Amino acid sequence: MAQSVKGTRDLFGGELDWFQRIEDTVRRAFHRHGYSEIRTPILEEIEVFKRSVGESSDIVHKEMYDFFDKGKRHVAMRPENTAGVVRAVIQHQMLATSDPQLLYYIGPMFRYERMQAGRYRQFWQIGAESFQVSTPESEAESLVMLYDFLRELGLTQLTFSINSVGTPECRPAFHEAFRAFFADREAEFCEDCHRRIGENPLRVLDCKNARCQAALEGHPVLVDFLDPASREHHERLKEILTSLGLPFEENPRLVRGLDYYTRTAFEVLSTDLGAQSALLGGGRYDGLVKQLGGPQVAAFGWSIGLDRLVTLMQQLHGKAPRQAPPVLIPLGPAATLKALELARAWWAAGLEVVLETRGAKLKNALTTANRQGAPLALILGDGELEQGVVAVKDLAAGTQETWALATVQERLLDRR
RNA sequence: GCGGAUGUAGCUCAGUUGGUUAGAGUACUGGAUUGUGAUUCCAGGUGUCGCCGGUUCAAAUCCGGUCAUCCGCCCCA
Repeated sequence: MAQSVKGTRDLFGGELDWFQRIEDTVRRAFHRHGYSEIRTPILEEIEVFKRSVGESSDIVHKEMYDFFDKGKRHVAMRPENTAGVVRAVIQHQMLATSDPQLLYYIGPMFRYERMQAGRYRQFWQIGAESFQVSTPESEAESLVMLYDFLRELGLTQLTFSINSVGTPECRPAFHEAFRAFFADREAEFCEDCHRRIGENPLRVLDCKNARCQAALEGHPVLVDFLDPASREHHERLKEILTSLGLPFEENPRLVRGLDYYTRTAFEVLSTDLGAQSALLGGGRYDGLVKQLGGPQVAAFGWSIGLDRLVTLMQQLHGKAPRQAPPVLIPLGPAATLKALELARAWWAAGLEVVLETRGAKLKNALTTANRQGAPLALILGDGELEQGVVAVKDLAAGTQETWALATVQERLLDRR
């Protein structure tokens, strides 16, 4: 039997209900805030990712879902969407004016990884990217949008971790101080950290190894090395978030897995997700657009793991609330024809109604209606047809009454 | 990329040191009830025991390979 490709899965039923509910909620939030959707290709030239995400990152050297197409082009399935959005923004000259560009995306991403709960080779992300806005106020606006729609979805126990990773100008001084700190207690760090200290010292800070975390006690703090403008930026952001009541904590060891971040970096972890605890993350990336061949512009963005958000929602709220429509059950050819006419009018009026078209016996029709969670069964037999009524059974209560046909549409509309 | 487990009915799972025709609950189908579901009673399919190969008189059981899933590491969403 054919099976879905390793690490991919089919979405349907109760799980898809949550995907759709979240997508609806998030789209409304984006539109309220003036963000426009962008849809970029799943396939990009691999260079787009190598040049943005960073050669040294695991995403590029280990997890890229790449291949050569029939034209011998080296392409990759996008492992994240920021690089593609930046490529598109440059390609279509969307930064020709100095106006802000506020964009969002919802779509599948691909990473070639070992399977584990909450980690898939095809997974879904929702993300926002804003260009040509550089203020801490703009970051706060984006974070508040994020926080508010998560609250709207019923997630109330979230805390943002934030940090500033500085700029390419002030980072060398930190690297120097940090390498000196590292050298003093080299033996206490793990093998991986010895590798990291050479190619990407920041990554030592978020090593999961408990010994390394202990060894980091008293380490030089990035924020102390910020240039005055970056420091002011960071302080102002915290001030705004505090005054808005958005729960956050400063985490001096927070760094991100992608190389392009500058100044603000943040993430949200959830202990309810097992080992794959990252729910969302993002930050500022003022150098990336230029790095990919565009103008020097400010940029800020984040992405959230939709699959993991769904997992959380299921843990918190169980099944997505969904009201099945009433079922119209005609008995016999004459009633069936009439039922088609009636249902057609109701559909045109915007009502949700399922029509029993199998010619099933009433017993079976009711069994099916009950199984699908229909609140009402509207039974139309020859007797009802003759009297111009329909028998309406409340499947939860087990009660039954008779409605005049002429009033059914209105009464169904009232029930919504 | 590294390490450890699991795979039996649609679902959740039993299955003895290898032994005859493979089980339970639930779900499903039909009937008791030809126009009344969910509750009750009766009857009934429930199946390539993941797949391929090997050992054996005999394999769901032992061995090898393979695929898939799960857990940990790395990393991330």
